[in-house]
Amino acid sequence: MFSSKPYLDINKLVKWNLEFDLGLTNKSVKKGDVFLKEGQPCKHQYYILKGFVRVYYLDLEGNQITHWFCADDAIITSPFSYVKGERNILYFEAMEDTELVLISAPQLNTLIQHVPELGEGMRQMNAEFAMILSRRIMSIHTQTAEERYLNLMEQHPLLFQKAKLSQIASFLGITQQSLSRIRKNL
Amino acid sequence: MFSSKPYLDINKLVKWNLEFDLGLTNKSVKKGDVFLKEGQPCKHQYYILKGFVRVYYLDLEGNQITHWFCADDAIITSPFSYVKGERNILYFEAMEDTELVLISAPQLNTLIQHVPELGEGMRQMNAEFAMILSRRIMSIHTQTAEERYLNLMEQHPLLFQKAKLSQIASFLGITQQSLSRIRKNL
DNA sequence: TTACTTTTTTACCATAGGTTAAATTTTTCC
DNA sequence: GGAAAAATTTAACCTATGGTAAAAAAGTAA
Repeated sequence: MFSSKPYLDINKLVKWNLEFDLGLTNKSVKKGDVFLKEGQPCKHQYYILKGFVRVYYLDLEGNQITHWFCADDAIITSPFSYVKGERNILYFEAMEDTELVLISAPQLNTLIQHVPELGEGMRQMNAEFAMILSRRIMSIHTQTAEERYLNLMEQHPLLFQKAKLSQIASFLGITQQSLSRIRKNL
Repeated sequence: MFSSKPYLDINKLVKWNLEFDLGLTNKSVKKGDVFLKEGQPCKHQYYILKGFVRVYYLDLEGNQITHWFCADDAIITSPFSYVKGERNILYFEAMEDTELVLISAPQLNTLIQHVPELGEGMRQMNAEFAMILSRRIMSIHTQTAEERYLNLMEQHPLLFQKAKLSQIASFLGITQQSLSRIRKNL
């Protein structure tokens, strides 16, 4: 769905971590683990070395609504909490065994002081992220659920091996029954 | 809808423009003017000194779909074009006489070299923008059109004096007839 | 005021997607 | 393998929103 590779090379990050004594921490999570929950402040950006993560939140009835999926080389955070210090409402769930590198805001700032051009990269990365979300709003406003489903199938076929259809349905903004009906009608 | 004030103080920007000889340009546009069109590369970020701007795009049938509204102290750009160099699909329309300050990517980079802490601010600004878009996707997935309309009324009452209902309807993701029906049922 | 244009509302029918509930298939685990 | 649990599909019915077209209202200009 999103890769940070054009903006932050993980090999360089590991090198910088030693060179500038950033103190980055690694974290391994098992399939099924929810490593960030609603109400827990999100103090880090999580670089996914390897694995697959689903970000979701709960609606008023308590249903899980998938907000996005993230694979290798993506960076995820809960912007509400990480950037603005607001109460975190997102859950981060490992859909398979996942290796993470945690980067705190102070660590990122330190790194950018040493490597100023990375600041530009991270700025662009955030801008690209906004762009992806813009596209998604546009697709909601101009495409039917069936079209969005077919696009997703085409662009992220692996997703359908890793995520439940109910999780994909809520990502598409429909119920699992509707998704099932769409699939039936090919 | 969005203010850049917490991240970029316009008075400081004007001062820096002189101090570092950035060569920022101003632009005045009249009510009704479309100052960026589909296909025109977006080379700048536009700081809205004063005014009101609607950003829209065309769907396959040629209908205008409002993507967002921007008022004083917002910064807008077409990220597809500005960040990634892709073909621009957005139209920027002044809904009233509007004063803009144009900032190119090279100018912004120069400025950040002189004022490194601004880089962090711009990064946060882009992150907040992504956050706002996230919230909008969430509202589409968890609220009815009526709820989204009432929220908009409550949070941006002035919008209803400046924009046509048809423009607000497409922003909400519904037809103007649906919006009219929602208003009728209070 | 009148004429003209644009915007908004209304009405009618069509349809995508939601709701509920049950049946079926797949997965998990003993 | 077989029982239990979880995931998915199916079905019948319902509702919000879309599409079309026309009427009404509001805005604009002579």
